[in-house]
Amino acid sequence: MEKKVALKDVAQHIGVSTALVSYVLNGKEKEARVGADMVKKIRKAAADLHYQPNLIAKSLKMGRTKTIGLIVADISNPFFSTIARIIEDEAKKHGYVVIFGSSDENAEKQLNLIDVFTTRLVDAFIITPAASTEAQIESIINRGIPVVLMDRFFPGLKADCVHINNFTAAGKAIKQLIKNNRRKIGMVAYDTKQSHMQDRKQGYKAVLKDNNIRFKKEWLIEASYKNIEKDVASKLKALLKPLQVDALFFATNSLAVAGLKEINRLGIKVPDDLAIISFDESDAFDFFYSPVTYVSQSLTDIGIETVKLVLNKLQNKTKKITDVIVEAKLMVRESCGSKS
Amino acid sequence: MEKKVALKDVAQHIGVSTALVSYVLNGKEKEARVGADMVKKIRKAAADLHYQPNLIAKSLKMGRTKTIGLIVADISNPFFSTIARIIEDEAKKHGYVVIFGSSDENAEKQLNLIDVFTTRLVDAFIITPAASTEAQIESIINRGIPVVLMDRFFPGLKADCVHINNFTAAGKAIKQLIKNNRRKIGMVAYDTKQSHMQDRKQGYKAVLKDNNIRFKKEWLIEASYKNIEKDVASKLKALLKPLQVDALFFATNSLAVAGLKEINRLGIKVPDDLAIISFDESDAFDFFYSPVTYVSQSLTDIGIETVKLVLNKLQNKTKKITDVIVEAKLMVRESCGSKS
DNA sequence: ATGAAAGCGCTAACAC
DNA sequence: GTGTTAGCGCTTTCAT
Repeated sequence: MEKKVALKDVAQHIGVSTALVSYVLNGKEKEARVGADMVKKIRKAAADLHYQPNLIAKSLKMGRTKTIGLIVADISNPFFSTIARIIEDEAKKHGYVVIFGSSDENAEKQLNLIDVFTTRLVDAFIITPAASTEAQIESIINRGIPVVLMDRFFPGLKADCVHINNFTAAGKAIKQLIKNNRRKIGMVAYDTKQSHMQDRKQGYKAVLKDNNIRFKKEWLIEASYKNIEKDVASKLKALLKPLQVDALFFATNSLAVAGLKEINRLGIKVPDDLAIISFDESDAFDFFYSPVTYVSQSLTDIGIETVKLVLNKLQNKTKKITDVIVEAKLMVRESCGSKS
Repeated sequence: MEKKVALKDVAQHIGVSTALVSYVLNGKEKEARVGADMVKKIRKAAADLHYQPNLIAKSLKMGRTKTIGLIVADISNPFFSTIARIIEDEAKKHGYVVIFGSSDENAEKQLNLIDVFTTRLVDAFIITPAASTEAQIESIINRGIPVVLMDRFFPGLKADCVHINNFTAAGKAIKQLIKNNRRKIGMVAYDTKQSHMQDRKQGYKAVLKDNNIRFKKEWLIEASYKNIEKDVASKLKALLKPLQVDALFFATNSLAVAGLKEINRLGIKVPDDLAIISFDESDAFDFFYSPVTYVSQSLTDIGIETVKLVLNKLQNKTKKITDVIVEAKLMVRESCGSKS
């Protein structure tokens, strides 16, 4: 268990000042006009002694940690873990490391994570904010810490964000169902005020209206984020037994997975009795007997754009608030009743 | 954008020394015999000024960061992200934060992550090591940094680890298939030297032998981690067209997902033509027309036990190497050909 | 072209 | 009980 070797040690090793070593090891030999032979000597000494810089000390001195704090609803959800992976890769390219936390869509947990991460001086935040947490986001901004919202945002809050147009995307799904001659179209959503969910609901209702379909409030099922399985199952059963709709639009893949299980249990035939479209992908969709049609948002794009935005802020390239809209497309497969 | 308030600011605010403030804010007022009224005054001042400690400074001083470095093969894989979530929660309970990185089962990437994390002075590592990286793990140990291996380990390397008994678990699966009158049993695995994979293969072969079934090397398909889909599809096709086995054991859920897609493409009927068992869960398994039997390892237990081990090391409760074996059980469903 | 030294914010040993 | 201060490892200004 060898003792850690510090910058001072390599300086002493060759009898020079720490300043020189610092310059060289940070590639600033030009600015500091360090002699060419000196540079070599220092490089060699550092290698010989297996010098590894102490980034904590550097962070303290520099006032930045090269760390991004990522707060998602739940890292174990493939939607978020897939994005996390993209973010990790993009961040790494620029020397950043990611610390993560899961809020469970809970404002209190989210606040706690923000505090913990702030305390550790993350340079920036990437957050999929829980409902009604604009004040938290605002406070981050006020402290001068860059923050980018992902997937959701707060109307009226001046914050950078990247997301799809959920209103339009949901609309595409509903249009497809109508095209396939479905008119009694139900929707399964979360009971949250979050923008992405509201927009999806509005998109759904708007397209119904455009097609002179009178929305019935029983058609809209709103499940609680905690206890998805149970909630979806029971409420869906009420809507499907007896069958009061001929199509169902799921606002997320988790809702769809829970819903499809109940649909199987009830023995309802997709798409003949009930057409199905979901938001987002899932391995499960490929294996459902009637491959599930879904709204595909490119998680890669979301991740890449998010990090790009963060880095722009970090490098002070821009002060202005940016709202990046990523494309979403409908992947039409059997479950929506299209003859393929 | 208010300026950060430091401990010194709090001290000055009420005209006391930083030492006092430090003691009180760290709950050491007893040891330091700080006056009761003083304690209150300091607490109030800290609150009034919205003091938030700078953990980077604290880390530098203390030589520990309260950070755990988590290195998995791929955080976007539900297997790892589920464990990550457990680790996050357990770590948080003890004031630890997790930084993560994905190695893609690649030794070089893993080494890079270890270096980056070391440089940031993580207090401990949790790693699902890539193949042939025992030297890397050893070097962590030699530097005196606690490390716990998850899911895999290195025979002969003295390192803490938590995992299931892969030999036995795989055996259970094969026994079940044999019980269901299958004797031409194939296996789809990764072509890696990693212990978990080797043990699963050995378990498979051992049970065949116990049952006087002569193992044929065409039965064992070994796919590359990169390009799973293609590799599994093509090699599986060779084995299944014409059908040379009556059962198939997949060594991981990713392999199974890829494999089942090919099985569907080939129009092979599960379980009648081909019985199936996989390792680990997947949403997809519930929706395959013949619900997939799988070996279930409790990711919760793995996560909890791992963090427990890490904390033990961190608190120096023990010096000795511990090998935690977590239970695995076979979830029997239709795909393995059992009449249910 | 190189060195000395201040100081980032905090803890804790020591002095009073 | 409370204050003073060294020092964690690093960067960078300012001398020389």
